[in-house]
Amino acid sequence: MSTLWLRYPFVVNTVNTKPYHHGNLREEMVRIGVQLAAEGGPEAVSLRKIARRAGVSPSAAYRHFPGQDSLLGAVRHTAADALGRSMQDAVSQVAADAPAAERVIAAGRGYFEFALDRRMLFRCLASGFELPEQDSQDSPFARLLELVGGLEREALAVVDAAARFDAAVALWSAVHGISVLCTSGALRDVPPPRNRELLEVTLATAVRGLRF
Amino acid sequence: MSTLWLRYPFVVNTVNTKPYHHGNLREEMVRIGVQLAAEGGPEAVSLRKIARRAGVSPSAAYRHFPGQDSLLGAVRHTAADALGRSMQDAVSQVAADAPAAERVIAAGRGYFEFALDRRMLFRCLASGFELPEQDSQDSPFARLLELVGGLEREALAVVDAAARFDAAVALWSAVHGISVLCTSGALRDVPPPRNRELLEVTLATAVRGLRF
DNA sequence: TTGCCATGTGAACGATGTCTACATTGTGGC
DNA sequence: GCCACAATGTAGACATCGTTCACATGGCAA
Repeated sequence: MSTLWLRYPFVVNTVNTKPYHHGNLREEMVRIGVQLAAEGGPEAVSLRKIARRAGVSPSAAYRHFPGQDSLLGAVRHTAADALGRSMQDAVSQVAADAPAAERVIAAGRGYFEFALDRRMLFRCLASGFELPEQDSQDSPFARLLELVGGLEREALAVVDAAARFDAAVALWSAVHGISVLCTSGALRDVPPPRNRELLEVTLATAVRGLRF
Repeated sequence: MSTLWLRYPFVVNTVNTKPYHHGNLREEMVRIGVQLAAEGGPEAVSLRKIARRAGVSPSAAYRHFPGQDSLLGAVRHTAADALGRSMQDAVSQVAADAPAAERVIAAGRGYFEFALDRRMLFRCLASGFELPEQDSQDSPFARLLELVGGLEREALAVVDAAARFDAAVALWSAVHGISVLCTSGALRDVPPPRNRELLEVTLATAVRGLRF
């Protein structure tokens, strides 16, 4: 009981009168931005709407972001992390003794599943003009490069070491292309067993094409 | 001389006092929209700006388009036509007796060159959520399907007839993917002999991957 | 306690998409 | 030739948006 009495002023402060300072507004705005992006795509990420939902004035955003582009950039960054996680999850479910090609294909599936599962967020990501993403070691592309390296070692495909980057780009292009086409492109209405078939054909073609 | 005198009132009517009715405003607005898109990408296609440049009030646009989305759609349609022309030009420059694979690769090059050459317009195209494009016979994809058919006939690749569509999708994905990556994606800063190398690797990989 | 610095507010500006009521023009039926 | 009607364009308003600037508030360190 006494603890309840002691907590009373705190309750008043958070429920009836909100504090002047939010606490960590930046993270909150990014969180809401991701939510808006997931609902309505990149054009739904409005600075004013985010501020409104965060219970804050529009100009408060400018204490944390130079402008809306920066906010959208932060949202994209978060989305990119989620994409990477989706890829890694898919890869990590492949048996350790499976051939390396299986891992590459699993990464592609993870990419595609993320795109289909969270179309709007993926559209937001794909519409990005700036993707610094120079986390090098942790970026999805770096991971893909590593997987291609696995292909080399197993000689499932003969890939010249200097051309590893090129091979990764070819794979990335195919996966990104089919993902865009099936989420916001000409194939976006293809229903779901068929779109997975198209993914599989595209993946198989790309991987097979790495052999000389 | 007399003809000059006869034309005089007409000159006055077009220069000093503009006519109340534009003539064919719709086409003009689409033309200006394409121009704006080519300069600043899809977000630069503003209904009001187009109306201003056309010398017309903003609400006039609503006599020809239900809304801005429709206007942007018309702009995209025009851009898509240009893309198709770029592909066809590239294909038609291949010698008639060249192997069919050459034609497929040429189509991919035409696609890519359009994307690089008119980045903003291509971004506008790629950001499109709706692409009806059910012109069937004339659409770029239909043409690609035909080219893949050529591949079958020459047995350069063994493609089951029922899987021709899938093969075309795989090719399309690779070409679209590398185009997006090199224009607005992670590879957009790769300078121009290198990005063509990446294109060639991607194209070769995709075509080679169609063999079983 | 005081004063500074980070953070948030309020009002304003110009721009945008869209709507409604009204103005102008070309055209087909008498 | 005239006139009503449909097509087309205008003016003004509204809500929303991104952005800025002067000011308010609060935590924290000297």
